[in-house]
Amino acid sequence: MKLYNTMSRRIEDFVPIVPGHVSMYCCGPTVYNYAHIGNLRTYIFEDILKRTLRRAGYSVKHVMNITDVGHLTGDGDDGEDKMEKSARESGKTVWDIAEFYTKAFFRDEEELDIIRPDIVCRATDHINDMIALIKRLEEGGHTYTAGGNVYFSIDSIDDYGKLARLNIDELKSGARIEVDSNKKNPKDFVLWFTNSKFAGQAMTWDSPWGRGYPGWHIECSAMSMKYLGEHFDIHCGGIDAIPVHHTNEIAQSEAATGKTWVNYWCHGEFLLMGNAKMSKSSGGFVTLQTLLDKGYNALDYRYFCLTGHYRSQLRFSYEALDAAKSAREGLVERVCQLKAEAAPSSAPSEKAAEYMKAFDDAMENDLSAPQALSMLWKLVKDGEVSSADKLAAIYHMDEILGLDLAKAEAPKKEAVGTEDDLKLLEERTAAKKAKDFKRADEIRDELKRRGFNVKDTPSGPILERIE
RNA sequence: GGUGCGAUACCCAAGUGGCCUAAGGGGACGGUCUGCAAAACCGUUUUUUCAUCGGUUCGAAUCCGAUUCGCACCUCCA
Repeated sequence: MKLYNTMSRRIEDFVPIVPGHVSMYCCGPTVYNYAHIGNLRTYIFEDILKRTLRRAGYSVKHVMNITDVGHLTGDGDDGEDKMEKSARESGKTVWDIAEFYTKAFFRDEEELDIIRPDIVCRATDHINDMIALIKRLEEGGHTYTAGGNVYFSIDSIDDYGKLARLNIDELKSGARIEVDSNKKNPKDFVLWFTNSKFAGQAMTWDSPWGRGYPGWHIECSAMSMKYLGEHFDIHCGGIDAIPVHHTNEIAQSEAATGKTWVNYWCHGEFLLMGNAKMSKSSGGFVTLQTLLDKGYNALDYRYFCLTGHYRSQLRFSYEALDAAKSAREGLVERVCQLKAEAAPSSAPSEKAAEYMKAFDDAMENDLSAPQALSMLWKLVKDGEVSSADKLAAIYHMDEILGLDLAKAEAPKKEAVGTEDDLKLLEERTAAKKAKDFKRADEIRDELKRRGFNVKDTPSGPILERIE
């Protein structure tokens, strides 16, 4: 298995700490709004990674957090708490908001056939773990208190910014944001707030530094170490997390333990909307539900994500999504045909095995999903492979792709239309039999007016709704 | 201001020194089937071409340099 490691900026051979096992932590959603399809792209990438690791023979322990607490829009005490803002706008409590969007998130994940992480941990359930970690940092001399808040001092360690390759001296901190005057170094960050500019926070907890709430990096360090140990294999997230969030996670984690925290850093690239990234703040906000409402299947979007490499920006467009939809539906239809012809063979032929291996090789080479997909299509169209072997190989591949092909059923188009419509359809069949083609065509036109296409399949005529 | 990344045929998108006269999908077109369509299946479509210009090399989409355009990051963001 080969994986690109952001830390080394190279594709490396993956070697787990414990042979046969992989510990993986993925940054989860901040639940103050729906996930947009750009967010979802990252979770699809992580799901594919997990499935590929399993294929490569590892058992995977996958942990993901839910950020359901005071997540300020700024790293300093500026900006506004997203949870609070969302709660105020909707007239609900912050706890309701968190619950609501957490549910919505997992509904999306299910639709997308994303395997649920082994452990999903809420930040609000782990405040004590965070406090313990901050204490440990305090004891190690990595913190200071100013203006009522506890800060991490980046000058207390000597390799701050190694993941992002930040050149501290040349950074223009404060060029675009207001500098928190409490900070000794502009890149210092808050571990614990007791004195927010924003009074009346609903979510606060007692701590050795006073009642307050955690800074926004500490949860990932505390929870990942709790469930995976102080040294684990893989940490994933979106590329945007590299310069600040992951950089600060590394700083506080390694300052606390005094040793390497994570071996492999894997980051998913952004989904672009038109020519700009999709984001919650700057418009172009498309959710999975938006796509479902337009008549797409969630797996059309999953397929679309698979057509691009996870480390490349992918441009979203409805044109491209339509292409993915057509491709995926074609695939499903072929699989249904194969299923009608044969059961998956238990011992695929050499040729089929070659396709499977080529597929696995592509996936295990830094998740080259587009190449792997092309293997799938070549297999499907290969006239020398039997239906039984094709099915077996397709199922094997789909364990990673997650397109639900084993369960795939041809869309039930017979059920479409009213009784009256179906009666007309029968009439047409009769007219055709009697070679009254004029009448048959009239009926077809009538059905078209009613919104249906007539398809004559080997198993008889069916109606299909015109979209 | 600083730092990265990218530009591939009608569209999306792989490929990053010779197996590339560029994978795969979509679209379009043609054929088979059909009374005719639709659907399905098969095929064609890109045939020295991979932003532009120059260079390295026996050999470049792939390496180097310059140019143009686009994107991202240094602010919250997946």
